[in-house]
Amino acid sequence: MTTSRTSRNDTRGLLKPVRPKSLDSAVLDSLAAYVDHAAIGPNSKLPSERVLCEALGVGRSTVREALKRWEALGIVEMRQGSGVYLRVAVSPNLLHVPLVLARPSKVKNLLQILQVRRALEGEAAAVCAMSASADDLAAVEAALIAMETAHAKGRGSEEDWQFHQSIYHATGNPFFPQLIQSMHDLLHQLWENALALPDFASASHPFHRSMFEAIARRDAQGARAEAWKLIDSVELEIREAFPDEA
Amino acid sequence: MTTSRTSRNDTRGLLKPVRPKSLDSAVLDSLAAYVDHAAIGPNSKLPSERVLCEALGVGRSTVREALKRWEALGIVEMRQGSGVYLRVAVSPNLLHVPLVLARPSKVKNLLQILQVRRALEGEAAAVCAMSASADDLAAVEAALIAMETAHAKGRGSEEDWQFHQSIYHATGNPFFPQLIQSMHDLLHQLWENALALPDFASASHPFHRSMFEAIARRDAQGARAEAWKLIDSVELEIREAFPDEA
DNA sequence: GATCCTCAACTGGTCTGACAAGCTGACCGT
DNA sequence: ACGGTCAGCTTGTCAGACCAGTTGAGGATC
Repeated sequence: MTTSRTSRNDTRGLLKPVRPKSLDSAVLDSLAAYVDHAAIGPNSKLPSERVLCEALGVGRSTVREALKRWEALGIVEMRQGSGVYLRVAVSPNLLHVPLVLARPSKVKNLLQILQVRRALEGEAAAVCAMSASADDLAAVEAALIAMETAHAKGRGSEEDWQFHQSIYHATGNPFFPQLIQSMHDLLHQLWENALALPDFASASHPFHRSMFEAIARRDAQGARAEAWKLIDSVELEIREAFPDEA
Repeated sequence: MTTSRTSRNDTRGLLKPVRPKSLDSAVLDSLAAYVDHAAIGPNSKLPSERVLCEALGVGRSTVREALKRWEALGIVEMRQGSGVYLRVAVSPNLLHVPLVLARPSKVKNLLQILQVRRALEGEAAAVCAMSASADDLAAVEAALIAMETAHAKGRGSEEDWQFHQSIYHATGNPFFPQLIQSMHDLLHQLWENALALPDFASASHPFHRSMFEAIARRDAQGARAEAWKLIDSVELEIREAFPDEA
């Protein structure tokens, strides 16, 4: 009979979106459950593809296509000859939304990105001042000191970035690090493609410490103000470097 | 011999940031260039995998892994038996960044999204007050009126969203609409199945108009303040609706 | 003994060919 | 004119092979 398949009458009158749940999605679910259960943290190595495909009972190409999807989302990193490494914490039900951004090409885009950074940076500093834990603050201070010593030696754009990232993480809001990371990637693309940027960090130097001090004394308004000053100084430098294009 | 591996001495004197540029990345670049050149729009079908791998001179698995990456980012949709379909407009100058949420928690993430919105909304209102054109302002006012009439009839969350989007567009900064759109999508995914999102807009009603008026009188500080009040009122309502989860 | 080199055994990256599963449209019988 | 059948596409999955990069153990050299 036609109804023999469903012995229990569930949602008969309701539309039922049957979804075969493609195999590689099942692979990712199973892998997520394994990672969650085995408590595998970021920067850890996952089992090799050959081990996975044998354990899961699927072909290696299926495992690879599943891992490629995770790689596209930044969840794992695949290093040839070495292995597959977890980059972020995962859980069985993770959610992802793709963000499509126009790649910048002009100074005008640089200033637009700076506008977004002013928004995010100010709020992140304020949130950080209000709700960062003591451990978070210690990490921020360590990043600040590392940055200052690096600057004293002439270079330190990487440490600069690390300092800002430590603040985003200290907010406890996962969207801040991810969004700013996107902005950072955009800046790097712009920098590689078109213009050779001088060191814009020089004038913004002192604001890093004052920003941290405001956060440390739990002064949300002050932290936001210092973050804005920092962005303003960078914006000013850019406008002076390219006076005709803005 | 030890030097037998590198028979050709290429760019010896110049530092070259060696980038193996994995093959599937090259495939995606080439495919993006093709889609852009051939003016292939959304909902169109891409060439079949076999055609692609022959045209590009790579194996089918490489093409598939590249397409899987695009599928993970929501750029294409692969339908078995039918073909690969483009879902969003793509050009060589796009950067695709995913937002990943490891452990979705509805109310907590809702509040976090609201934090990001406070950052973006405040800055967007300020920028809008400083640099929106007359036409932009007229569009914002039209959206405001549409929202108010819809609210008078009891419903209007869609018009509410339209009003905010008109402000983001009026900033002239394309990153604002794109980022907020992602936040919006994320919100919808979070609350998709479970409970219907109650109307949190009721208390935020009056702030919409005051925010527009501040923008119209070119009062950047006031516009930012009104935007923050709006967000604060929504946050307060959420905290009252879910007192135990925050 | 410490250092450097070599090499074998991993790892992921790519290619190939084959078959299964699903869709599409033309073709044909009613 | 309608409906069903089927050949020919498509993507999905598998298996095996080989290439390429990484790693660490072990031996050659100083």
